[in-house]
Amino acid sequence: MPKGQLKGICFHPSKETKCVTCSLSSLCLPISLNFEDIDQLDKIIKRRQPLKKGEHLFHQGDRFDCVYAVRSGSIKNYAMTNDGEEQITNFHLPSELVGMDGIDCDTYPVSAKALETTTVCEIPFSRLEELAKELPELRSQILRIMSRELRDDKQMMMLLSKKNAEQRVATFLTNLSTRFKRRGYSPYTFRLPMSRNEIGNYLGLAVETVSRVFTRFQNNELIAVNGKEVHILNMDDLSELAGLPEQEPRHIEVNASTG
Amino acid sequence: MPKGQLKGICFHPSKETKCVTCSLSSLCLPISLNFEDIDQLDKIIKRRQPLKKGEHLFHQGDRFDCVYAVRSGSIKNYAMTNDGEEQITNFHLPSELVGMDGIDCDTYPVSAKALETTTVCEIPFSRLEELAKELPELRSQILRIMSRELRDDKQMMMLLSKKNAEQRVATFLTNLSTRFKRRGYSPYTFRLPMSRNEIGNYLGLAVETVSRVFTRFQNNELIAVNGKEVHILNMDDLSELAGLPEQEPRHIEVNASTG
DNA sequence: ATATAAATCTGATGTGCATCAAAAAACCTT
DNA sequence: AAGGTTTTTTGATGCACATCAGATTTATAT
Repeated sequence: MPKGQLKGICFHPSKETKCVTCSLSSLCLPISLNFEDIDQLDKIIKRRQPLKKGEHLFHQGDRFDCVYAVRSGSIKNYAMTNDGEEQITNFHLPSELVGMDGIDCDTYPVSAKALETTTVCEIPFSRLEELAKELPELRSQILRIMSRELRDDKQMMMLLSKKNAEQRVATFLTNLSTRFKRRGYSPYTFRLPMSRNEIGNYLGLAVETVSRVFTRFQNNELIAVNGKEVHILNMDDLSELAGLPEQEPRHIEVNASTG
Repeated sequence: MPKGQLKGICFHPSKETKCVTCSLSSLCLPISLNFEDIDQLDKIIKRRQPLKKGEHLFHQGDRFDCVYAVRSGSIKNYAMTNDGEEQITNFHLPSELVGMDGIDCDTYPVSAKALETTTVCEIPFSRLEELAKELPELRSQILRIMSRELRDDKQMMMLLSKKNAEQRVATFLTNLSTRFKRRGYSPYTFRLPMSRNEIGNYLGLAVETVSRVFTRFQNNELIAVNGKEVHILNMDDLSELAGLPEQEPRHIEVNASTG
């Protein structure tokens, strides 16, 4: 199937094709690099043609050779449990790096699949390592990215072992909201790239429970939902429900009227 | 506090005080470094005096400056949830690195506390980074360690979102067993450095549930327990219960007589 | 358009584990 | 060794969420 399709369709190979001009550079690998260094990084990056919804970036077990930065769209990581069930371990939005957990194996430990039409930058890992030899800033940026992922994982472990269904979904939504905001989108209105089923799988809940929590949140006027479109109506209460202050310690206004 | 204390007390500053002679070097940071490189690494490492049970290596929020390799004993990582509850995120055995998730913050995101008398090697992170500039092998070893931790975290997420109480405890025990074995200890008989409470906290279970599973495992003659002493009687069945093949894909003898 | 499949939602029922309570054992302290 | 504290174990009860079942909506195909 992945032969030579899609030649010359309206995917602009000229535009946004360099890190320097990419709007995501301030969130992505190039952060804290100067122009010249970015240019060097740019040279080893291949822009792949867009993945269609459902297509794989790589499969669990494939030879590890590249890491990927999401440019547009979204990716889910998942593994198979030994009883054949899918377990989603992560969702990736634009500017986020995919595949870093394969570094110390020969093969990717999880699969990566496009949730919608998705473009990525492909970064051959061996060349990235070479380049990192020369660029201390790049080196520490890679470490920072991995360390942040470690922290996010611990947060996820907390969610899975201590939070109830409502808190999980609230955390999920506010977390997405924060990430969209940082990427220049509205933190209040966005489209979920994943299904309820995938949300449940990720959060350790049954689909039905996710659905029920969504309706409960709507009744409480925390959010408004229309299919995959989500509108956050009461960010304060939703954040409070989510619990943990997550990222930057916001100053917390105590005007939550929970009843 | 860290002045010039501990001169000549019976903690042997001469023995095991260098990476080259340390029995853990094949598991720890020096792996894949040659003798000269190990020597360089050795120079930046400080051996701290032993921590007593309950003492902290660092607190959540402390300024991040060092990572630590456990030399003997064991360390737990934990964070406080916003409702003041402790959440254990990791247990560290000898040769394992503690504190890597603080790299991209100014401060440690979790606390680290000794579960028993514990000695560690202190590695100032800035100096490690400097050294990594020169030593490509060290660089990739650091990446490998972090990437492995990422993978372990995903496994933990799977455990928390898909496995039941018995599977969790079985996974915990076989995982510990594997790690003890790799360190040269018996994989069948070992002492748990943590309490039932801490096991439950880590596994997302109530203490009572952990206790009950332990007795059930004893009744099924999977293990024998005496306080913190654990004896694994039927590794095959225990591993099968644990589910996921975890590390190396062992060849699996199908002689499990589950009833 | 209509047909068919997939996803989402809603309700009814069941269960695995948390919680509560209290005994038993292990661990300190003096 | 006695006393107190903490940890571990065992039993009884309750509940949050899973599971099952079916209705409804949305997506995809023809």
